[in-house]
Amino acid sequence: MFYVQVARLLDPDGAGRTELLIVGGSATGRGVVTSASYPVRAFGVRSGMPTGQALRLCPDATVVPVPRGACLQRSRAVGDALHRHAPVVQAASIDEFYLDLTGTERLPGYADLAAIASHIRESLLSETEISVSIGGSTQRLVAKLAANLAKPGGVRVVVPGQEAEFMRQFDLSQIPGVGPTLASSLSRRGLVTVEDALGVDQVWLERWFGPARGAWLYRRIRGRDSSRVDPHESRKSISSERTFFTDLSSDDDLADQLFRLSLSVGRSLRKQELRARTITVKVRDRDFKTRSASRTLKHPVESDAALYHVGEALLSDLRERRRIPARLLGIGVSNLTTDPVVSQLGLFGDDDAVESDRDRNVARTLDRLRARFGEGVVMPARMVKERS
DNA sequence: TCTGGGGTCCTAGGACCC
DNA sequence: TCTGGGGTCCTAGGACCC
Repeated sequence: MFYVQVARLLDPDGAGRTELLIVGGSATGRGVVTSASYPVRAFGVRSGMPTGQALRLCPDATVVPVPRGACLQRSRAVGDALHRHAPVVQAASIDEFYLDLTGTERLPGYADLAAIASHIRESLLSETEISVSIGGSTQRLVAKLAANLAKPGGVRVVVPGQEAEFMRQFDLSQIPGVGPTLASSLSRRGLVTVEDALGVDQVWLERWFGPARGAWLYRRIRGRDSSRVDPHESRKSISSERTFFTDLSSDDDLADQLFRLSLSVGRSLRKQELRARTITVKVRDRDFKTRSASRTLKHPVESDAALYHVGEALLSDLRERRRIPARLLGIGVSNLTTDPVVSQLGLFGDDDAVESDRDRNVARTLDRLRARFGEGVVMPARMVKERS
């Protein structure tokens, strides 16, 4: 409900007044539902559903685009507020946070977990205007499922020792990490509920689903989750992709789009003071087949020029293998590092010296100009040409 | 019905090294 | 003449999450 809440706060007289609200759809006309209000969900509308289908199920609904910037801002506000209530906070996504309250038991007023949760809920509502649901447990997995039961806008705490018992009420498909594929593979073996699976030996689960997955599932259905709340998790990848209003068939048009996307990835890379060694280009063909190509460089890069240069070669590879209209193009970077820049100028025989000092300087200068004078003030040559 | 955009994690196979 | 065993890194694809 997070996106719905933010859309309503932004437009109290429009989106704020309609009971039947869908957020998503996007201007491309090819969108899906990101979030829908509860009355809309009663019609069978779910997130991820194509907007067209959602509107057939619920013709009276209003569709508004995702207010991305406002959502990020509001998410940060929620995170900041949470830091005032808990020592360890981890943002798991734009609308999901884990708090580790270990060590607070003996603080005055911190003895009763459900009371703390209710207090946090009320504070958040008044400080950020966002209504949240909170689940509490000794295990992350159980806390998350408890939060799901508390929706919309409530609190649910599973007392220590009751984790395994709590799990018995769920279907396997409700367990985070069990998606459609694993769920149907489980049901083919007659396993639909947690109760069903509790009767199966670990050996069999491992034989059926592989050693890692089997052991993982064996623990999950018993409410055991060894993962910790880690506030310092570092970013692993950055990407930008776009689905076109109509499919693109011309290599030139695709190259233009790749350039645009490279700028966006480059900017967030530099904003986070990171550099990347691996560059990946992704294409989704007209028939929805998704293909990717990647290249790992010896030295990390950060400039738009380097991203585009490598990306263009990867895109050519992909297009040579299969040249049919593309509905989506994306570029991403991974293998991120904060290591200081080492100038590669003068390195002989270095086949992937794809970035020069000049490339870095140009990118940094453009960043500064935009920060100072606004978004539209400078535009790289490729886009200028595109306009004429 | 016609499928978004941002991510994380896992796996299998191959190249390469000692 | 017929081919080890351990390891790391890279690539492509896919499942899954919000």
